[in-house]
Amino acid sequence: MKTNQKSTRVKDAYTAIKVAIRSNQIPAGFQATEAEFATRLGMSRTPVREALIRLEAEGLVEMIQRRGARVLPIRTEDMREIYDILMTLEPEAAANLAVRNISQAQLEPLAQATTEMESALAQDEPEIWAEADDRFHMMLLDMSDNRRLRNFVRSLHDQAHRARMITLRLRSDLTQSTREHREIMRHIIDGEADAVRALYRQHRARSSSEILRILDTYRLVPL
Amino acid sequence: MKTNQKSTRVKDAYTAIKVAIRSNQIPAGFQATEAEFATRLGMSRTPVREALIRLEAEGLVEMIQRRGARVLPIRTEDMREIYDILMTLEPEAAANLAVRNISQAQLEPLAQATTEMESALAQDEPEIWAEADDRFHMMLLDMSDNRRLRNFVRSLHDQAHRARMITLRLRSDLTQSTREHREIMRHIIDGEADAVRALYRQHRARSSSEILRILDTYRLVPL
DNA sequence: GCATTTTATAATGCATTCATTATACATTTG
DNA sequence: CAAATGTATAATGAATGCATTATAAAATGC
Repeated sequence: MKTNQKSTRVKDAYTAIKVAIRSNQIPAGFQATEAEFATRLGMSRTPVREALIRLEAEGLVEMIQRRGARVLPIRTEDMREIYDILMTLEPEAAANLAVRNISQAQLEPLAQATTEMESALAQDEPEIWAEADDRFHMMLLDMSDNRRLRNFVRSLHDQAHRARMITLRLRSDLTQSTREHREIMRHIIDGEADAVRALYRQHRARSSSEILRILDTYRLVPL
Repeated sequence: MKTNQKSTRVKDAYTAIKVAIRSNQIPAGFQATEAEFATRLGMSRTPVREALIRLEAEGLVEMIQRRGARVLPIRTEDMREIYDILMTLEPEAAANLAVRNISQAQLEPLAQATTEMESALAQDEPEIWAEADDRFHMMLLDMSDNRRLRNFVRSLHDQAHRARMITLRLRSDLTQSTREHREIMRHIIDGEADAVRALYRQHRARSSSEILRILDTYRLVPL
């Protein structure tokens, strides 16, 4: 219990708003004054303001001159930006793992996540699949010893999250995507860095183009 | 004059502190309470606090529980992190330019910067060289149409800036580095994406290992 | 002397207050 | 009626005040 979690209003506000955005409880495009956010959260403007500043730095919110804060929508263009970066960074991070001689045991949490993805697919539970998928990528990233890389990629995932969830049930590549996780792990264990990089990149490229295609086709997530 | 620069205290504080950190007027490791920063800047704690929050998000400053804000030092480890990321992102961005069929004219500002680097070298003015070098990389990045990429790389450059300046006069690779800029530009114009990527990566790898070597050798920028 | 508790100090987290100013709306003018 | 001007309102930017609490210093007990 000594988790050192001295909850502060700023943190509460930050977390509450972030969760609400992720889950679409506060929809993209929603705009409100600082005072409104504050009232809603039952605190004064000050902590809310500071939380909003952080959320703005993370690209989830935009503060507009005299009209408060606006929950940023994710457009196709944004997703393209995000995936272009992920397609570069994540494969490289994974390839580095291959070089480091990772044991199968160390990858066990990843294998676990992948297993969950498989069973989620079997039971047609895409949300659970998505959660495990995210976990896979994040755990893999956490094994990288580059804190800046971790934080940045995490922030990109956060930004992309809503769009991913919206497109989830329209995707046809989930099975393929899951299978690739196994391949990537195998090549990491075998220390084949180039193969890991290529595979991971392909993995991201596929899901990226699938998601972008869906967004474009249905013109989803506009505002 | 309609530069739309409604200066606000938060912005003033942000800029002032950032500039002071970059230029080492406030040295790495310096720590002071919010109140001290506020006094020094001639304003109240509130705007300073908000500026510090932003600077913390950019990795230039760290806010510590009950002892104010501390200017983050850059350790060898940090530089390694930063350059590992740059070595991945920048070559990719440059390679994308090659694909886009850029004309020589469009690269003129880059050529200009490189010329300045050459003359700075001839006159043994490493600081001027460094400024032009930074400009080269930033302009190249600005040609990428990925705003998130731009901002992130810019923030990494900001973080690395002090360490770069400190090692500047000890580096022996400036001439080589400058020469590589010309090569990179040539390959961009020729549309040889792979060559651009490889060259740029090598370019970063070289300067990175040079800087890291110096930092390690002289144990610079410790605190 | 050394460890532990008490007290004092200082710094922050947050609420409140106030002045400034952007924006919308109403009014006037051509 | 359109454009311009004036005015009211609302929202923010910033200062201030205060309660809370971490840290250091002092005092106490062993």
